[in-house]
Parts: sequence; structure tokens; C-alpha cells
Amino acid sequence: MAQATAVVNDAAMASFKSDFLRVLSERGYIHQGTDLDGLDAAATAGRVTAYVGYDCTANSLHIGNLISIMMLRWLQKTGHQPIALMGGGTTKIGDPSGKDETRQLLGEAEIAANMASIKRSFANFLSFGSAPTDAIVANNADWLDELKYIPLLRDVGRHFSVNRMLTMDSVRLRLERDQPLSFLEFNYMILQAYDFVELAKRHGCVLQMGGSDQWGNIVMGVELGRRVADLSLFGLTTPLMTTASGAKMGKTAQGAIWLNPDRLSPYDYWQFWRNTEDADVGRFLRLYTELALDEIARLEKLDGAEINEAKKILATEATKLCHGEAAAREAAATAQRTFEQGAAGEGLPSIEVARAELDKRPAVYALLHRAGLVSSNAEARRLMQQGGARVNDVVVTDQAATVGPADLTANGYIKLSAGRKRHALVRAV
RNA sequence: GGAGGGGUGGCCGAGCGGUCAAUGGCAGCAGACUGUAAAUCUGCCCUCUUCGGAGUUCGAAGGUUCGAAUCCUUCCCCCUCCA
Repeated sequence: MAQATAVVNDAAMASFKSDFLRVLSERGYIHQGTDLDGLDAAATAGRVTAYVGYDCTANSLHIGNLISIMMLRWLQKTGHQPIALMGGGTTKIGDPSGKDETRQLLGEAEIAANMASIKRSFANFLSFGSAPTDAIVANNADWLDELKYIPLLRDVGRHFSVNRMLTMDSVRLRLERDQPLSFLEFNYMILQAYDFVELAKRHGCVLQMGGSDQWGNIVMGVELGRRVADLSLFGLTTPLMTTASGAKMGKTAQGAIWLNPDRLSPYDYWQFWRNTEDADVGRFLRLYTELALDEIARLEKLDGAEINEAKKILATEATKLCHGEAAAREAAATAQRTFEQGAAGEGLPSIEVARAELDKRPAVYALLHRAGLVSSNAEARRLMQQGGARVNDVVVTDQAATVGPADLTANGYIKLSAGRKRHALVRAV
């Protein structure tokens, strides 16, 4: 996939004239671009409209999407216009990029529900309205659903070489591994290319951004634009995000790190960033916060335990962008009370238990399960056996243990812990 | 249409009539050590459990057998080669 000539090198990055590309390159967002000098010139000359496409396969975006959202944010902050494209149409097809297997097809209703839920995340990162740089949310179902097969083949299909399509990573990797690739999925890149051209026509969009796995799809769009409409379009991709120890970003105890607060609480979101590996602190501060670069340079030089200060700043700043200032402060305060003072922060995730039920002394393992700290009663028992379960900070290894009203602290709750880091409160109501 | 190969727990991948809730690796969880880090070591890793056990798993449905992930039948899906 990597075409050596397109990969950015330091010398090229240093010479960007536009604020947009200079910020992006300085902060480490750029992996490859199709014609970075041309794009730099366009962004210097005037307002550029750019888009990123988002799948609607889940009801929330996750931190894997965050890097591209931050690019849209910087785009807007440097005087240009962002478009968040919802893949209402393409989600019906399924992007084969980076997938070994055909993914399950989602129904129309589910896609619509996911889209509505995802849209809410953008409100925190981008500003919407009617100003020239205000963000637009588009849905490719608006045009893809209307397509007619024969006209599509004649107008668009003739510009695609199957020989070329077979060399695309998304296709080639499947074929090499003997994994199935349906004709449906094979068409995905054509539709994504079509999207780009459509957005160019509708909104004057000239740039598509995305993860490095989107390079092939993006290049297809750039070429289609040139062939069908003599458009001069650009593409930009971000590096693949992994942690310093090589793990894929964003997996944790309970799954992905979601951006929607109803899937992952702001407190847990804050915790995710707080637990960043030392080696990633500088890179993450540049990518996921808007702190000044010289400040970041200072923070990432902190040694040993001192770098924890930088991690707290990272956590609070990142949470601020996603969930707002108040939620970020509350998460930070809760963490401080919980970890530094050994008390129970009021802001910890909590569940409510009826007073009458508490009188009947529910089992500790059951409460651990209900609080979401473990995914089954059996797992709760295991946790207890291994000495990882605590009630009000006291280790409980007896599986038969129960709690009652007497265990409520002066503040009116029982604190449950699974391991050193995960806590929840049980409140009696 | 013909011939062959295959579908195993979150993923990869052994098993090919009993000792199989199923080797191993990855991912994950806990404990120790630490700095809510990394690395390392140890334990855990289907569900329920009155901790004695019980119940459901090896593409689906039937069958053979005292007993099946393992054998047979039908069906579904995937791959390779031939037409």
C-alpha cells in the first residue's frame, strides 16, 4: 500500500505554508498524502472543505475514530470546513479493509439508530451552524440509495480497472489469505470513491482524510474525480494507531473505548487516558489534546513517577474535548479522591439497590456482577478467590459473603472494587 | 455440474469414539513488584452452584453407541481444482 513517494518526510512537513497542514504535521497526524504541496497551496489560498467517512456499524464511535475527528477539528480551527460523512449507505455493504471476514449485514432501522447516536459525538468536537466554516453532517444513503445499476456501471464502472482493484490491500489481503470476499464488498471502494466525487459536487469538498487502511479507497476517489469531472482532489491518511507496546489502541476490560457517555462513562474515559503507557504520553498529548507544543515538550520530558502529572493532564484535556469541561473536572476529582486519598469518589460509576433488598443481605458476588465490574457471577467468584474483590476497601475472599445496611458508609453507599483500579458504588434507595 | 479440503471456546489453532469443558498461542482478568506505567513472575480465563456438583458447548438437524467434537445420514456455509 505505501507508495514511497507519497509518504511524508520531515523535510516536506517543515515547509508547509498553510496553518492546517503545519499543525497536522507538527502534531503527528499525517502518514501519507496524495499531493501535499497541492493541498498546502489550496489551504493557503482559501477555504478548503474536507471530509471523513464514518461507519454506522455501532451506536457509538470509539477512540479509533478520534484521530480523524481531531483532524476535522483542527481543520475547522484553522479556517476550513469539515464534513462528517455518515455511511448510511456504505454500511449496507461493509468495508472489507482490515477485515478478515465478511461482516454481518445490518438492517436499515439499526443503521438509522446508530447514525442518530453517533451524530451526538460530533457536537462536542465540531461547531455547527451556518457560518462558512461550520461543520456539515452528510449521509451517503442520500445519493447511494438512488443509484441505478446500469447508469452506475456506464458512468462510474468504466473508470475502474479490475486489475487495479485486485491489487488494493483490502482485496489482495483477503485473496492471499484465502478469505472470502463477496462481490458486494468488492464494490465498496467504488461507492466510497463515488462519495468523494458526490461531496465535491455538492459541497465543493476537495479533501478526504482517514486512517491508513483507507488509503486505497481514498486514492480511488481522487482518481475518479479527475476522470469523471476533471476535479483536483486530495487525500490524506493518518498513521495506524497502536500503543508503544504494540497493542491496538482502545481495547480494555469491558471492550472498546466508546465516545458516547452512555456506553462509557466520562470517569472511565478519563481513566483510559490516565493509564496511558509512559512512552505514549507525548504522542497522545499532541494528537488528542490541544495543548501548545512547547508545553507538551515539557510534559513528556518528566521522569519516573513525575510523568503521572502529564498523564493526568492528558486525561483531563482529552475528556474535556469529548465530554465537556465539567465532566472532565469531575472525573479528575473523583480519581483524585479514589486513588490519592483512598476514599470513594462520589463520581464513581454506581448502581442502586432497593433498601428492602439490602435488608435481605445480597451476596457480594451478585453485586459485583450487577455493578458491571465482572461479566458473570462465576467471574465474580473467581475474582474473590484470587483476592481481587474488596468491599469498602477490605478484601473479601469468602464467596458466601453478603452485605447489609450496616455496610453502608456514612456517605450512604457501599464501595465495591475489582482489582486496584476498578471501583463502583452501591447506593441504597 | 464434477473432484477434493474445511467449518472447534473473543481470535488463531490442536484434537478425530471414553481419561474432552476440550493441548497450545494471542487477547483479557487477578495477585506480586511498581508510579493507577512498562517489563517480569504466579494464578485464572463457558454458565449456574447450597462448592458436593449440575447444565449447556466443538456449522445445523437427525442417527449409531453404554458413551460422540470425534462414526453415519441429510442440510447450510466456505476454500481449491476441473467443467
